[in-house]
Amino acid sequence: MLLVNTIRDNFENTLAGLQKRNFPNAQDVLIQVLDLDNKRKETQSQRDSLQSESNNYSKEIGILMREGKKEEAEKIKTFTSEIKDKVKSLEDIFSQTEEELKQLLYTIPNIPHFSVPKGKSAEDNEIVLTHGEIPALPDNKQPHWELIKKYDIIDFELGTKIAGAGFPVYKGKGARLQRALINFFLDEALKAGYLEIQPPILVNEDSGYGTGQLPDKEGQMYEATVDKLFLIPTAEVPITNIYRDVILNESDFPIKNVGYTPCFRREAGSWGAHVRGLNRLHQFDKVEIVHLSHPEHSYQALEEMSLYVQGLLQKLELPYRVLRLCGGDMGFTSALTYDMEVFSAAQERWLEVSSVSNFESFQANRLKLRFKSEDKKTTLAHTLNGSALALPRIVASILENNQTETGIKMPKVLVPYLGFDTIGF
RNA sequence: AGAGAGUUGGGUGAGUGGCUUAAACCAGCAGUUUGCUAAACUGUCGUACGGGUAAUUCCGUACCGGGGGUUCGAAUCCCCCACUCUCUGCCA
Repeated sequence: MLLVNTIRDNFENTLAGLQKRNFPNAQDVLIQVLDLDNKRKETQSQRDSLQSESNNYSKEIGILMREGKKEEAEKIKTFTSEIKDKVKSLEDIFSQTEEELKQLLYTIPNIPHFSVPKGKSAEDNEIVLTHGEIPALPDNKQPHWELIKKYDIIDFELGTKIAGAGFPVYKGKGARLQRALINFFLDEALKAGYLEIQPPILVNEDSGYGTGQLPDKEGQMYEATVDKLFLIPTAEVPITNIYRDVILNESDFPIKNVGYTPCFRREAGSWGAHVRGLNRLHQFDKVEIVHLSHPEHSYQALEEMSLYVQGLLQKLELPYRVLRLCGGDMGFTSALTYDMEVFSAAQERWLEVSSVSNFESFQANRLKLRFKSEDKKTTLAHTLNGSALALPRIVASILENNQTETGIKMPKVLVPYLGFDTIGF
Protein backbone atom coordinates (compact mmCIF):
# COMPACT_ATOMS: atom_id res chain seq x y z
CA MET A 1 0.00 0.00 0.00
CA LEU A 2 1.36 3.39 -0.99
CA LEU A 3 1.62 6.22 1.51
CA VAL A 4 -0.71 9.12 0.84
CA ASN A 5 2.10 11.52 1.62
CA THR A 6 4.24 9.93 -1.06
CA ILE A 7 1.46 10.39 -3.56
CA ARG A 8 1.00 14.01 -2.56
CA ASP A 9 4.68 14.92 -2.47
CA ASN A 10 5.68 13.01 -5.60
CA PHE A 11 2.54 13.23 -7.64
CA GLU A 12 4.22 13.30 -11.06
CA ASN A 13 6.59 10.43 -10.24
CA THR A 14 3.79 8.33 -8.86
CA LEU A 15 1.67 8.97 -11.90
CA ALA A 16 4.52 8.12 -14.26
CA GLY A 17 5.19 4.94 -12.30
CA LEU A 18 1.61 3.78 -12.54
CA GLN A 19 1.57 4.52 -16.24
CA LYS A 20 4.67 2.38 -16.66
CA ARG A 21 2.59 -0.40 -15.22
CA ASN A 22 -0.27 0.37 -17.60
CA PHE A 23 -2.49 1.11 -14.61
CA PRO A 24 -5.76 2.47 -16.00
CA ASN A 25 -7.05 5.96 -15.09
CA ALA A 26 -3.98 6.54 -12.96
CA GLN A 27 -4.41 10.30 -12.70
CA ASP A 28 -8.08 10.15 -11.71
CA VAL A 29 -7.39 7.55 -9.09
CA LEU A 30 -4.54 9.53 -7.56
CA ILE A 31 -6.59 12.71 -7.45
CA GLN A 32 -9.38 10.78 -5.81
CA VAL A 33 -6.93 9.58 -3.17
CA LEU A 34 -5.86 13.11 -2.35
CA ASP A 35 -9.46 14.32 -2.24
CA LEU A 36 -10.45 11.58 0.15
CA ASP A 37 -7.44 12.28 2.31
CA ASN A 38 -8.31 15.97 2.48
CA LYS A 39 -11.86 15.14 3.41
CA ARG A 40 -10.58 12.80 6.09
CA LYS A 41 -8.38 15.49 7.60
CA GLU A 42 -11.10 18.13 7.59
CA THR A 43 -13.57 15.80 9.21
CA GLN A 44 -11.05 14.81 11.81
CA SER A 45 -10.31 18.42 12.73
CA GLN A 46 -14.00 19.18 13.19
CA ARG A 47 -14.63 16.03 15.14
CA ASP A 48 -11.63 16.51 17.39
CA SER A 49 -12.45 20.07 18.36
CA LEU A 50 -16.05 19.15 19.16
CA GLN A 51 -14.87 16.16 21.13
CA SER A 52 -12.49 18.42 22.99
CA GLU A 53 -15.37 20.75 23.87
CA SER A 54 -17.41 17.82 25.09
CA ASN A 55 -14.52 16.51 27.19
CA ASN A 56 -14.22 19.90 28.86
CA TYR A 57 -17.89 19.90 29.75
CA SER A 58 -17.56 16.43 31.18
CA LYS A 59 -14.71 17.56 33.37
CA GLU A 60 -16.79 20.49 34.61
CA ILE A 61 -19.64 18.17 35.43
CA GLY A 62 -17.26 16.00 37.32
CA ILE A 63 -16.09 18.92 39.42
CA LEU A 64 -19.62 20.20 40.06
CA MET A 65 -20.84 16.76 41.10
CA ARG A 66 -18.05 16.44 43.58
CA GLU A 67 -18.98 19.81 45.02
CA GLY A 68 -22.59 18.69 45.22
CA LYS A 69 -23.88 21.27 42.74
CA LYS A 70 -26.22 18.87 40.98
CA GLU A 71 -28.47 21.45 39.37
CA GLU A 72 -25.64 23.24 37.62
CA ALA A 73 -24.32 19.94 36.41
CA GLU A 74 -27.69 19.01 34.93
CA LYS A 75 -27.71 22.30 33.07
CA ILE A 76 -24.41 21.55 31.39
CA LYS A 77 -25.55 18.10 30.44
CA THR A 78 -28.02 19.62 28.01
CA PHE A 79 -25.15 21.17 26.02
CA THR A 80 -23.21 17.96 25.78
CA SER A 81 -26.00 15.84 24.40
CA GLU A 82 -26.25 18.18 21.43
CA ILE A 83 -22.51 18.00 20.82
CA LYS A 84 -22.64 14.26 21.13
CA ASP A 85 -24.95 13.93 18.12
CA LYS A 86 -22.68 16.09 16.00
CA VAL A 87 -19.61 14.16 17.04
CA LYS A 88 -21.35 10.93 16.21
CA SER A 89 -22.25 11.98 12.69
CA LEU A 90 -18.77 13.39 12.05
CA GLU A 91 -17.31 10.17 13.38
CA ASP A 92 -19.40 8.20 10.90
CA ILE A 93 -18.24 10.36 8.01
CA PHE A 94 -14.66 10.09 9.20
CA SER A 95 -14.53 6.33 9.44
CA GLN A 96 -16.42 5.92 6.18
CA THR A 97 -13.97 8.22 4.40
CA GLU A 98 -11.02 6.46 5.95
CA GLU A 99 -12.35 3.10 4.84
CA GLU A 100 -13.02 4.36 1.32
CA LEU A 101 -9.49 5.72 1.15
CA LYS A 102 -8.01 2.46 2.36
CA GLN A 103 -9.99 0.43 -0.16
CA LEU A 104 -8.85 2.72 -2.95
CA LEU A 105 -5.22 2.51 -1.86
CA TYR A 106 -5.49 -1.29 -1.86
CA THR A 107 -6.17 -1.17 -5.59
CA ILE A 108 -3.04 0.83 -6.42
CA PRO A 109 0.09 -1.18 -7.18
CA ASN A 110 3.61 -0.32 -6.10
CA ILE A 111 5.62 2.27 -8.04
CA PRO A 112 8.29 0.63 -10.20
CA HIS A 113 11.95 1.41 -9.64
CA PHE A 114 13.39 3.76 -12.26
CA SER A 115 15.35 0.90 -13.84
CA VAL A 116 12.19 -1.10 -14.59
CA PRO A 117 11.65 -1.23 -18.35
CA LYS A 118 8.36 -0.24 -19.94
CA GLY A 119 6.34 -3.07 -21.36
CA LYS A 120 3.11 -4.98 -21.41
CA SER A 121 3.99 -8.63 -21.07
CA ALA A 122 6.72 -11.19 -20.49
CA GLU A 123 8.00 -10.46 -24.00
CA ASP A 124 9.15 -7.04 -22.87
CA ASN A 125 11.24 -8.24 -19.94
CA GLU A 126 14.88 -7.31 -20.12
CA ILE A 127 17.45 -10.10 -20.20
CA VAL A 128 20.12 -8.99 -17.75
CA LEU A 129 22.49 -11.89 -18.27
CA THR A 130 22.72 -15.49 -19.41
CA HIS A 131 24.99 -18.01 -17.78
CA GLY A 132 26.12 -21.58 -18.49
CA GLU A 133 26.14 -23.97 -21.42
CA ILE A 134 22.96 -25.40 -22.83
CA PRO A 135 23.61 -29.15 -22.89
CA ALA A 136 23.55 -31.05 -26.16
CA LEU A 137 21.16 -33.91 -25.66
CA PRO A 138 20.75 -37.02 -27.79
CA ASP A 139 17.95 -37.15 -30.37
CA ASN A 140 15.87 -39.46 -28.21
CA LYS A 141 15.87 -36.97 -25.34
CA GLN A 142 12.75 -37.03 -23.19
CA PRO A 143 10.87 -34.36 -21.25
CA HIS A 144 10.79 -34.87 -17.49
CA TRP A 145 7.24 -36.20 -17.48
CA GLU A 146 8.48 -39.14 -19.50
CA LEU A 147 11.65 -39.57 -17.47
CA ILE A 148 9.82 -39.72 -14.14
CA LYS A 149 7.72 -42.60 -15.49
CA LYS A 150 10.69 -44.35 -17.01
CA TYR A 151 12.55 -44.40 -13.69
CA ASP A 152 9.41 -44.50 -11.55
CA ILE A 153 10.40 -41.60 -9.29
CA ILE A 154 7.36 -39.28 -9.42
CA ASP A 155 3.79 -40.50 -9.83
CA PHE A 156 1.07 -38.10 -10.90
CA GLU A 157 -1.70 -40.69 -11.18
CA LEU A 158 -1.13 -41.78 -7.64
CA GLY A 159 -1.35 -38.19 -6.48
CA THR A 160 -4.60 -37.76 -8.37
CA LYS A 161 -5.99 -40.80 -6.61
CA ILE A 162 -5.07 -39.49 -3.17
CA ALA A 163 -5.70 -35.76 -3.59
CA GLY A 164 -6.25 -34.57 -7.15
CA ALA A 165 -4.44 -33.32 -10.23
CA GLY A 166 -1.34 -31.32 -9.41
CA PHE A 167 -0.45 -33.21 -6.23
CA PRO A 168 2.36 -35.54 -7.29
CA VAL A 169 3.71 -38.40 -5.21
CA TYR A 170 7.51 -38.56 -5.04
CA LYS A 171 8.93 -42.04 -4.66
CA GLY A 172 12.33 -43.59 -3.99
CA LYS A 173 15.09 -41.55 -5.59
CA GLY A 174 12.52 -38.91 -6.55
CA ALA A 175 11.65 -38.37 -2.89
CA ARG A 176 15.31 -38.44 -1.93
CA LEU A 177 16.14 -35.84 -4.58
CA GLN A 178 13.50 -33.55 -3.08
CA ARG A 179 14.86 -34.00 0.40
CA ALA A 180 18.44 -33.49 -0.78
CA LEU A 181 17.55 -30.24 -2.52
CA ILE A 182 15.73 -28.88 0.52
CA ASN A 183 18.68 -29.67 2.77
CA PHE A 184 21.16 -28.30 0.28
CA PHE A 185 19.23 -25.03 -0.07
CA LEU A 186 18.86 -24.60 3.68
CA ASP A 187 22.51 -25.38 4.39
CA GLU A 188 23.64 -22.91 1.74
CA ALA A 189 21.40 -20.25 3.27
CA LEU A 190 22.82 -20.89 6.73
CA LYS A 191 26.33 -20.46 5.33
CA ALA A 192 25.22 -17.15 3.85
CA GLY A 193 24.06 -15.92 7.24
CA TYR A 194 20.31 -16.59 7.13
CA LEU A 195 18.28 -17.48 10.21
CA GLU A 196 16.29 -20.64 9.60
CA ILE A 197 12.57 -20.42 10.33
CA GLN A 198 9.91 -23.11 10.37
CA PRO A 199 6.64 -21.19 10.23
CA PRO A 200 3.04 -22.38 10.27
CA ILE A 201 1.78 -23.30 6.82
CA LEU A 202 -1.73 -22.15 7.59
CA VAL A 203 -2.25 -18.46 8.24
CA ASN A 204 -5.08 -16.26 9.44
CA GLU A 205 -6.80 -13.41 7.62
CA ASP A 206 -4.66 -10.69 9.16
CA SER A 207 -1.56 -12.33 7.73
CA GLY A 208 -3.21 -12.61 4.33
CA TYR A 209 -3.84 -8.86 4.37
CA GLY A 210 -0.38 -8.13 5.69
CA THR A 211 1.41 -9.48 2.65
CA GLY A 212 -1.31 -8.59 0.15
CA GLN A 213 -2.88 -11.95 -0.73
CA LEU A 214 -6.10 -10.49 0.69
CA PRO A 215 -8.27 -8.91 -0.42
CA ASP A 216 -8.81 -9.90 -4.06
CA LYS A 217 -6.55 -12.90 -4.37
CA GLU A 218 -8.30 -15.23 -1.96
CA GLY A 219 -9.21 -17.38 -4.96
CA GLN A 220 -5.54 -18.30 -5.33
CA MET A 221 -5.37 -19.83 -1.87
CA TYR A 222 -6.84 -22.96 -0.42
CA GLU A 223 -8.98 -22.09 2.54
CA ALA A 224 -9.85 -24.00 5.68
CA THR A 225 -13.19 -22.23 5.93
CA VAL A 226 -14.35 -23.65 9.26
CA ASP A 227 -11.36 -22.12 11.04
CA LYS A 228 -10.89 -19.16 8.68
CA LEU A 229 -7.35 -20.19 7.85
CA PHE A 230 -5.55 -20.20 4.53
CA LEU A 231 -2.93 -22.63 3.25
CA ILE A 232 0.10 -20.57 2.39
CA PRO A 233 0.96 -20.00 -1.28
CA THR A 234 4.54 -19.21 -0.23
CA ALA A 235 6.60 -19.00 2.96
CA GLU A 236 6.79 -15.28 2.34
CA VAL A 237 3.37 -14.96 3.98
CA PRO A 238 4.08 -16.45 7.43
CA ILE A 239 7.71 -15.31 7.58
CA THR A 240 7.07 -11.69 6.63
CA ASN A 241 4.08 -11.59 9.00
CA ILE A 242 6.38 -12.42 11.89
CA TYR A 243 7.25 -8.76 11.64
CA ARG A 244 3.71 -7.39 11.37
CA ASP A 245 3.14 -4.56 13.88
CA VAL A 246 6.76 -4.61 14.93
CA ILE A 247 9.05 -1.66 15.58
CA LEU A 248 12.65 -2.73 15.09
CA ASN A 249 15.83 -1.01 16.14
CA GLU A 250 17.99 0.34 13.39
CA SER A 251 20.77 -1.93 14.62
CA ASP A 252 18.62 -5.03 13.93
CA PHE A 253 19.20 -4.67 10.18
CA PRO A 254 19.78 -6.54 8.02
CA ILE A 255 17.37 -9.29 9.01
CA LYS A 256 17.78 -12.36 6.83
CA ASN A 257 15.39 -15.28 7.24
CA VAL A 258 15.11 -18.52 5.32
CA GLY A 259 12.36 -21.08 5.52
CA TYR A 260 11.39 -24.29 3.83
CA THR A 261 7.67 -24.92 3.44
CA PRO A 262 5.30 -26.71 1.17
CA CYS A 263 3.31 -24.20 -0.89
CA PHE A 264 -0.28 -24.50 -2.02
CA ARG A 265 -1.79 -22.77 -5.00
CA ARG A 266 -5.23 -23.28 -6.44
CA GLU A 267 -4.09 -21.90 -9.81
CA ALA A 268 -7.73 -21.80 -10.83
CA GLY A 269 -8.12 -21.56 -14.57
CA SER A 270 -4.43 -21.31 -15.34
CA TRP A 271 -3.88 -24.76 -16.81
CA GLY A 272 -2.77 -25.07 -20.41
CA ALA A 273 -0.68 -27.05 -22.83
CA HIS A 274 2.73 -26.01 -21.49
CA VAL A 275 2.06 -26.65 -17.84
CA ARG A 276 2.54 -30.40 -18.03
CA GLY A 277 4.40 -32.41 -15.47
CA LEU A 278 6.17 -30.45 -12.77
CA ASN A 279 5.84 -27.08 -14.47
CA ARG A 280 2.82 -26.10 -12.43
CA LEU A 281 1.43 -27.80 -9.35
CA HIS A 282 -1.12 -27.29 -6.60
CA GLN A 283 1.37 -28.36 -3.96
CA PHE A 284 5.11 -27.91 -4.21
CA ASP A 285 8.13 -27.33 -2.04
CA LYS A 286 10.07 -24.12 -1.84
CA VAL A 287 12.84 -22.59 0.19
CA GLU A 288 12.23 -18.89 0.56
CA ILE A 289 14.53 -16.08 1.65
CA VAL A 290 13.16 -12.92 3.25
CA HIS A 291 15.14 -9.76 3.94
CA LEU A 292 14.18 -6.79 6.07
CA SER A 293 16.31 -3.85 5.26
CA HIS A 294 17.01 -0.23 6.03
CA PRO A 295 15.49 1.80 3.18
CA GLU A 296 18.89 3.05 2.14
CA HIS A 297 20.26 -0.44 1.67
CA SER A 298 17.41 -2.38 0.15
CA TYR A 299 18.73 -2.31 -3.40
CA GLN A 300 22.09 -3.60 -2.23
CA ALA A 301 20.16 -6.36 -0.48
CA LEU A 302 18.30 -7.12 -3.70
CA GLU A 303 21.58 -7.51 -5.62
CA GLU A 304 22.94 -9.69 -2.82
CA MET A 305 19.89 -11.94 -3.04
CA SER A 306 20.11 -12.12 -6.81
CA LEU A 307 23.77 -13.16 -6.64
CA TYR A 308 22.98 -15.67 -3.91
CA VAL A 309 20.29 -17.34 -6.02
CA GLN A 310 22.56 -17.37 -9.04
CA GLY A 311 25.21 -19.05 -6.91
CA LEU A 312 22.80 -21.88 -6.15
CA LEU A 313 22.05 -22.38 -9.83
CA GLN A 314 25.76 -22.38 -10.64
CA LYS A 315 26.42 -25.02 -8.00
CA LEU A 316 23.64 -27.13 -9.48
CA GLU A 317 25.31 -26.66 -12.90
CA LEU A 318 22.13 -25.43 -14.50
CA PRO A 319 22.16 -22.93 -17.39
CA TYR A 320 20.13 -19.88 -16.43
CA ARG A 321 19.33 -16.34 -17.30
CA VAL A 322 18.29 -13.35 -15.23
CA LEU A 323 15.43 -11.12 -16.28
CA ARG A 324 14.48 -7.70 -15.10
CA LEU A 325 10.70 -7.73 -15.26
CA CYS A 326 8.98 -4.97 -17.17
CA GLY A 327 6.25 -2.75 -15.72
CA GLY A 328 3.48 -4.87 -17.16
CA ASP A 329 4.80 -8.22 -15.93
CA MET A 330 5.79 -7.26 -12.41
CA GLY A 331 3.83 -8.36 -9.37
CA PHE A 332 1.41 -5.91 -7.76
CA THR A 333 3.50 -5.28 -4.66
CA SER A 334 6.96 -5.18 -6.21
CA ALA A 335 9.13 -2.19 -7.09
CA LEU A 336 11.78 -4.25 -8.88
CA THR A 337 11.81 -7.96 -9.64
CA TYR A 338 14.47 -10.23 -11.06
CA ASP A 339 13.29 -13.57 -12.39
CA MET A 340 15.75 -16.41 -12.65
CA GLU A 341 14.96 -18.86 -15.39
CA VAL A 342 16.60 -22.21 -15.96
CA PHE A 343 16.82 -23.77 -19.40
CA SER A 344 15.11 -27.11 -19.45
CA ALA A 345 16.76 -28.81 -22.36
CA ALA A 346 14.20 -31.40 -23.38
CA GLN A 347 11.24 -29.04 -23.28
CA GLU A 348 13.58 -26.47 -24.82
CA ARG A 349 12.05 -23.79 -22.63
CA TRP A 350 13.17 -21.35 -19.98
CA LEU A 351 11.45 -22.12 -16.68
CA GLU A 352 11.08 -19.58 -13.89
CA VAL A 353 12.67 -21.03 -10.77
CA SER A 354 13.06 -17.90 -8.68
CA SER A 355 11.66 -14.44 -8.39
CA VAL A 356 13.55 -11.95 -6.28
CA SER A 357 11.79 -8.70 -5.43
CA ASN A 358 12.20 -5.50 -3.51
CA PHE A 359 8.87 -4.25 -2.21
CA GLU A 360 10.41 -1.16 -0.66
CA SER A 361 7.92 0.11 1.94
CA PHE A 362 4.82 -1.13 0.10
CA GLN A 363 4.38 -4.26 2.18
CA ALA A 364 5.80 -2.66 5.32
CA ASN A 365 3.07 -0.03 5.20
CA ARG A 366 0.36 -2.65 5.37
CA LEU A 367 2.30 -4.69 7.88
CA LYS A 368 3.11 -1.65 10.04
CA LEU A 369 6.67 -2.88 10.03
CA ARG A 370 8.84 0.00 11.16
CA PHE A 371 12.12 0.78 12.79
CA LYS A 372 13.39 3.46 15.10
CA SER A 373 16.23 5.39 13.57
CA GLU A 374 19.10 7.02 15.44
CA ASP A 375 17.17 10.28 15.65
CA LYS A 376 14.22 8.39 17.22
CA LYS A 377 11.98 8.66 14.20
CA THR A 378 9.82 5.70 13.33
CA THR A 379 10.16 4.85 9.66
CA LEU A 380 8.82 2.07 7.48
CA ALA A 381 11.34 -0.68 6.80
CA HIS A 382 11.88 -2.22 3.38
CA THR A 383 10.98 -5.85 2.72
CA LEU A 384 12.39 -8.17 0.08
CA ASN A 385 12.00 -11.79 -0.72
CA GLY A 386 12.95 -14.43 -3.20
CA SER A 387 12.76 -18.12 -3.89
CA ALA A 388 15.96 -19.98 -3.17
CA LEU A 389 14.68 -22.07 -4.72
CA ALA A 390 11.37 -23.53 -5.90
CA LEU A 391 11.84 -27.27 -6.22
CA PRO A 392 9.67 -28.70 -9.01
CA ARG A 393 11.16 -26.88 -11.96
CA ILE A 394 14.67 -27.38 -10.59
CA VAL A 395 13.92 -31.09 -10.44
CA ALA A 396 12.49 -30.95 -13.98
CA SER A 397 15.57 -29.30 -15.41
CA ILE A 398 18.03 -31.49 -13.49
CA LEU A 399 16.26 -34.53 -14.90
CA GLU A 400 16.05 -33.23 -18.44
CA ASN A 401 19.47 -31.61 -18.73
CA ASN A 402 21.43 -34.48 -17.21
CA GLN A 403 19.78 -37.42 -18.96
CA THR A 404 22.04 -39.97 -20.62
CA GLU A 405 21.49 -43.36 -22.27
CA THR A 406 22.22 -45.09 -18.97
CA GLY A 407 20.53 -42.82 -16.47
CA ILE A 408 20.30 -39.31 -15.07
CA LYS A 409 23.50 -37.92 -13.56
CA MET A 410 23.05 -35.91 -10.38
CA PRO A 411 24.83 -32.57 -9.82
CA LYS A 412 28.05 -33.22 -7.86
CA VAL A 413 27.07 -30.87 -5.09
CA LEU A 414 24.00 -32.96 -4.30
CA VAL A 415 25.71 -36.35 -4.16
CA PRO A 416 26.65 -36.11 -0.44
CA TYR A 417 23.02 -35.26 0.30
CA LEU A 418 21.63 -37.96 -1.98
CA GLY A 419 23.83 -40.93 -1.27
CA PHE A 420 23.78 -41.80 -4.99
CA ASP A 421 25.04 -40.12 -8.15
CA THR A 422 22.74 -41.47 -10.83
CA ILE A 423 19.07 -42.17 -11.25
CA GLY A 424 19.03 -45.28 -13.42
CA PHE A 425 17.93 -48.88 -13.32
C1' A B 1 -14.28 -30.05 23.69
C1' G B 2 -16.15 -28.73 29.03
C1' A B 3 -15.30 -25.76 33.75
C1' G B 4 -12.71 -21.86 36.15
C1' A B 5 -9.17 -17.66 36.17
C1' G B 6 -6.91 -14.03 33.37
C1' U B 7 -5.24 -10.21 29.17
C1' U B 8 -2.97 -2.81 31.64
C1' G B 9 3.03 0.95 28.75
C1' G B 10 9.81 -2.69 26.75
C1' G B 11 9.16 -6.11 31.56
C1' U B 12 6.84 -6.97 36.60
C1' G B 13 2.43 -5.01 38.37
C1' A B 14 -1.39 -1.21 40.96
C1' G B 15 -5.79 0.72 39.60
C1' U B 16 -14.17 -1.11 40.24
C1' G B 17 -17.16 5.48 37.11
C1' G B 18 -14.51 11.90 36.92
C1' C B 19 -8.25 14.94 39.87
C1' U B 20 -5.58 8.16 35.62
C1' U B 21 -2.06 8.33 29.65
C1' A B 22 -2.49 5.47 33.69
C1' A B 23 0.93 4.50 40.50
C1' A B 24 5.29 1.86 41.94
C1' C B 25 9.46 -1.01 40.66
C1' C B 26 12.86 -2.97 36.88
C1' A B 27 15.12 -2.42 32.22
C1' G B 28 16.44 1.65 28.57
C1' C B 29 18.23 6.73 27.55
C1' A B 30 20.52 11.59 29.27
C1' G B 31 22.99 13.96 33.26
C1' U B 32 25.39 14.61 38.38
C1' U B 33 28.86 12.29 41.66
C1' U B 34 33.44 9.13 40.76
C1' G B 35 40.63 7.73 39.04
C1' C B 36 37.74 3.60 35.91
C1' U B 37 33.71 0.15 36.60
C1' A B 38 29.83 -0.44 39.96
C1' A B 39 26.54 1.97 43.23
C1' A B 40 23.70 6.29 44.49
C1' C B 41 20.99 10.58 42.98
C1' U B 42 18.27 13.73 39.21
C1' G B 43 15.71 13.94 34.83
C1' U B 44 13.65 11.40 30.66
C1' C B 45 11.18 7.25 28.75
C1' G B 46 4.65 4.88 24.08
C1' U B 47 1.92 4.77 19.23
C1' A B 48 -1.21 6.84 15.46
C1' C B 49 -3.84 10.79 13.25
C1' G B 50 -4.78 16.06 13.00
C1' G B 51 -3.42 21.28 14.02
C1' G B 52 -0.17 25.73 15.16
C1' U B 53 5.52 27.06 14.55
C1' A B 54 11.29 28.90 10.95
C1' A B 55 12.52 25.19 14.56
C1' U B 56 13.77 22.31 19.60
C1' U B 57 8.90 22.60 21.03
C1' C B 58 3.67 23.18 21.75
C1' C B 59 -1.86 22.01 21.29
C1' G B 60 -6.07 18.58 20.19
C1' U B 61 -8.11 13.59 19.50
C1' A B 62 -7.84 8.36 19.95
C1' C B 63 -5.55 4.01 22.09
C1' C B 64 -5.33 -0.28 29.06
C1' G B 65 -6.42 -7.96 24.04
C1' G B 66 -10.26 -6.80 19.51
C1' G B 67 -15.29 -5.08 18.36
C1' G B 68 -19.95 -3.08 20.06
C1' G B 69 -23.08 -0.88 24.05
C1' U B 70 -24.57 1.99 28.77
C1' U B 71 -23.13 7.12 30.62
C1' C B 72 -22.42 14.15 30.47
C1' G B 73 -17.92 11.06 31.51
C1' A B 74 -15.34 4.03 30.98
C1' A B 75 -8.91 0.74 32.03
C1' U B 76 -13.14 0.46 35.58
C1' C B 77 -20.20 -1.43 34.20
C1' C B 78 -22.82 -4.68 30.14
C1' C B 79 -22.65 -7.86 25.46
C1' C B 80 -19.90 -10.51 21.56
C1' C B 81 -15.16 -12.37 19.84
C1' A B 82 -9.91 -13.70 20.17
C1' C B 83 -5.94 -15.31 22.97
C1' U B 84 -3.30 -17.13 27.59
C1' C B 85 -3.10 -20.09 32.09
C1' U B 86 -5.12 -24.14 35.42
C1' C B 87 -8.15 -28.59 35.89
C1' U B 88 -10.96 -32.46 33.18
C1' G B 89 -11.46 -34.97 28.42
C1' C B 90 -9.22 -36.26 23.69
C1' C B 91 -4.75 -36.85 20.91
C1' A B 92 0.77 -37.12 17.70
